[in-house]
Amino acid sequence: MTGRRKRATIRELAAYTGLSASAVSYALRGIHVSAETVERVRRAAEEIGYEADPIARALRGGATGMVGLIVGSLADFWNQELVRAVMRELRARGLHALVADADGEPGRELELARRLVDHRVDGLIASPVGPPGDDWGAIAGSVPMVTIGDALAGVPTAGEVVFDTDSGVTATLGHLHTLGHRRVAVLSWALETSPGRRAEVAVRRHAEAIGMEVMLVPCAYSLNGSRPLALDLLASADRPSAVFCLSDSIAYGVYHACAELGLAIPADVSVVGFDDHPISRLLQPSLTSTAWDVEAVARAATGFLGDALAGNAARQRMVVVPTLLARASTAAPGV
Amino acid sequence: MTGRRKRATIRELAAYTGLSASAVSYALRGIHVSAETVERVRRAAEEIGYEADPIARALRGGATGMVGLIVGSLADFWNQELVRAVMRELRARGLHALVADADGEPGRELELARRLVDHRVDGLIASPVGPPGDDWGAIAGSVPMVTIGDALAGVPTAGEVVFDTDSGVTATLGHLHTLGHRRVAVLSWALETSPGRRAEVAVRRHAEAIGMEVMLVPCAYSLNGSRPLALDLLASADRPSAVFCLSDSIAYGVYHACAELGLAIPADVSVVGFDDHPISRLLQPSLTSTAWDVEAVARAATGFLGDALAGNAARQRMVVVPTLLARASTAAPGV
DNA sequence: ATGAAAGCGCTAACAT
DNA sequence: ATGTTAGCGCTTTCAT
Repeated sequence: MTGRRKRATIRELAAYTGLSASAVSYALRGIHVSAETVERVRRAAEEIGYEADPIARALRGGATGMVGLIVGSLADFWNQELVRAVMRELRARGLHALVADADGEPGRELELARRLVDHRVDGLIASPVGPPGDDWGAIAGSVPMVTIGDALAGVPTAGEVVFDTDSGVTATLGHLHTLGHRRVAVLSWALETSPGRRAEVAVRRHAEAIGMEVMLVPCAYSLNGSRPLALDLLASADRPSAVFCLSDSIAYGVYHACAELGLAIPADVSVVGFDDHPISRLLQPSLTSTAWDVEAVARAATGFLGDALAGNAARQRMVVVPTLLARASTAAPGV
Repeated sequence: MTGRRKRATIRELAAYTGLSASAVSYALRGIHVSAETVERVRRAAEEIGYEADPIARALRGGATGMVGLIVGSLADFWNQELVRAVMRELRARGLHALVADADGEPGRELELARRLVDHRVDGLIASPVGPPGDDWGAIAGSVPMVTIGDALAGVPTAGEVVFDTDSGVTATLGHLHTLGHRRVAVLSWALETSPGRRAEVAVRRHAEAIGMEVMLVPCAYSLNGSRPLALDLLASADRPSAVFCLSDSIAYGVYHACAELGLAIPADVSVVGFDDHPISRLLQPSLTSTAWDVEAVARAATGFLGDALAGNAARQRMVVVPTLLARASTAAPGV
């Protein structure tokens, strides 16, 4: 259809400089050649606008400069923020992001990961992933991989940014308990797809420990997914005194439902989120939530990957400790 | 570092089937060969798990299955939604998104576009772009490109999804005017980078037409960018009676500022957004804004690109008409 | 209908 | 220090 571009090739640069292609290749990477040649070739490349073709280089086995970024669901606002932050860090390192959204289907994550590897990404960053499976081992074995969130047990990743979910959950339930809540609904997007997830396990365990009755309710990721569910949940006569949403996006849907039902937050029902999103503090009432430092997470993840790409074999690990931001959406239950 | 994967190659498949590589290549694409061979090769491919290497194919000049997606700024929540929607549509077509965030720097957009072309994306989808420049012509000439938002005048794009910004702006200003507002501050993220943008031009023109005094204020994209600015703007004695934000994200920052200043919306100041975001209706008061159907936009853009990739040379164009959602953040100015 | 051979642009052995 | 050669995995002439 339209005319393909006519990029300068290494052979043209070779002809231009009077060298061979390989000499040029070496010169551009500053190996095997004299400093003088390096300089001369660099300048020549500049002149004719030569830049190595990433695809050809990739075919040969080299790096592409692309990093695969796998997200559990972009419908979740916090994940959107994470993608933004990670992409920003990647760009600072001269890398591109090949983003793949599993859209809530854990099964799709592996499939996407494989595709990304097929596309020769130099590395992989995977955030909220479904339950660990053997197949991740093969992936992580073929390309450096960094996880964000829950770690993939038994998988030889290059690094992991682990969320201390337990302490986040503990703090949240403790907060509600202190306020006097004894019956709490917990809305989780992972219940059906990844039942053994740390967060849900922690909820059950800690609730039992402090003598709190929790109802775990599976819930779609997004604002629109949680609204109808919350309508049901809160319309019933014996509604819980508090709702703990394992994602702020879910909490937004609950706000919506409360407004429709004429329920006041926190007078009639307390609402808590998770993974504090910038908007949460703007809501009325401002949403109590648990914050992870997204920028720090993104920086660590890309840093780990960068180190692995640079040949550093040491597995790195960072545990991110959350901050409970008790705001106006939680209070003692009404009588 | 870790062992590279050992994908089946076309030669292996050739050996396996007793055919030549070229015959296999043809068979897989169902050309030049007997139906029987096609079937046999397909089955064999299945058996040994062969799939064409996208990188090798790309080097040869074929398609990569990757689409470049250029966003003006991912700091903007609406853009995040757009990316999500577009990626979803792309995935439905079996395509991957190589996402590039210009992060508010229009100059970076072209640079990113070039890089994406270097990476052999099959096509390009570019949303909020800076001012049109000649260089876009070269890009759009080398790879099918679809724009979202303002069209790139004079650039041979494969398609454009054009926002009828004028009518959005007109409706918004009209709405404020009807309520009785005569002095309105307009917060725009494009003022410095792309002064001639349709939206800003429309604001000036229509404000003059209806006898409204507007102050155009340049403003960073995000919530955090607009807050300090709004603090200044609204603290002054002769503050405008309404603030029109050319992005909901900006409006969120204004909400924040109002809360800090103890200003009531809309009693003390009316606030309007643009590009309705799902959260806007949840705010208190709910934010008056102008909605574009994101899903429709994404569908059209990927559809246009898909058609172009399929060889359809006809340039396509869709004009998206906005809906003004008058909500609770706008009212008659107080006395 | 199928095979042989060339080549996309690059890099890494192996000369020299 | 530089040149020659041989591929990476695929598609496409050009033969047969």
